[in-house]
Amino acid sequence: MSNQDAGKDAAAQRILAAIRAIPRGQVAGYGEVARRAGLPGRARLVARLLSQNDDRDLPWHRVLRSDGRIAFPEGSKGFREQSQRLRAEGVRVEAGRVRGQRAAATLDEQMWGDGMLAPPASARPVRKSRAASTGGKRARS
DNA sequence: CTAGTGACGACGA
DNA sequence: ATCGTCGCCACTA
Repeated sequence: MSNQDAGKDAAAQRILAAIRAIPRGQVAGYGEVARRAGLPGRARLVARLLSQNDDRDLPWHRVLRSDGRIAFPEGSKGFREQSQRLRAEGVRVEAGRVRGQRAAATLDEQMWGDGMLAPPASARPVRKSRAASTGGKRARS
C-alpha cells in the first residue's frame, strides 16, 4: 500500500470518528463533520464515505446537509430510513428537514463546548490545506 | 487531459 | 425560503 492509500484511510478513519462523536439526538452537516475531522472543504468526501459505508453502528443518520435537509431525495429508501432513525432519537423532522437545531455549529461546542478543552480544530490541515473556500463568489452579475 | 457524476456548500436573484 | 449557478473534491469513463 502506498502512502496515499494510508493517508486516505487515515482521513476516512478521522471522518468516521467525527461522525461517531455526534451526540445522540444531535445532528451535523457534512461540511461540519469534515472540518471536525481536520479536512476542511471535503464535505463531498464525507458524503462519498457514507455512501460507501455499511456499518450499521455508525450514526450516519445524524449527518445532514448544511441547510438541515436530509441529503437523500424525499421518498427514497435512505430518506425514510434516516428520518425514522432521527425521530427515534427525538429529533423533529418535517418535510425532510430537521427542526429544533441547526445542523452543525453545535458539534464543536458539544464536544469541547464552552471552554472545556483546547480548540480541536487544531485544524490539522493534514496536508494539502487548500483554501477550501467553498463557493468563492463567482463573477456573475 | 477532458467530461461527467455525486448522501455538498455558498451566494445571488 | 426556493432555485440556479459556480466552486471544490474524489472518482470513473
